[in-house]
Amino acid sequence: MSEFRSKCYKELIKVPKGKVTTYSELAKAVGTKAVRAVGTAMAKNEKLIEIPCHRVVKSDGSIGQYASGQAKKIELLLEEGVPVENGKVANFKEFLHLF
DNA sequence: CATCTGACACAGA
DNA sequence: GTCTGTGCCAGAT
Repeated sequence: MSEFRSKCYKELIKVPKGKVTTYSELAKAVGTKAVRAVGTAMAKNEKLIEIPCHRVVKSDGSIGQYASGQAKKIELLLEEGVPVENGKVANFKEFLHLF
């Protein structure tokens, strides 16, 4: 577990249920410009339960990828009250959580 | 709309 | 210790 990853997770768990954030915002929150590095950290995530990576979407509201499958990610989001249409979060900016 | 480039952590050689 | 390829991407072209 590296510092970097810990930060990513720490920031991520600040996102309340029913809201989402973007890889960009998350990257800024942890102090890096490499949103891809954040993605990598998430991909290596082992605590799929503790770390709600499904609350992280791309900058345009697209769902992006997910370790357990995009479909699963969408399900979880809907489950938390985040509307998803055609693989994208509807009005995602209204559900976007800024740090 | 399809690509390319940028930025960076991390695992494997 | 360095090099290379890869990754739940963004922004520009």
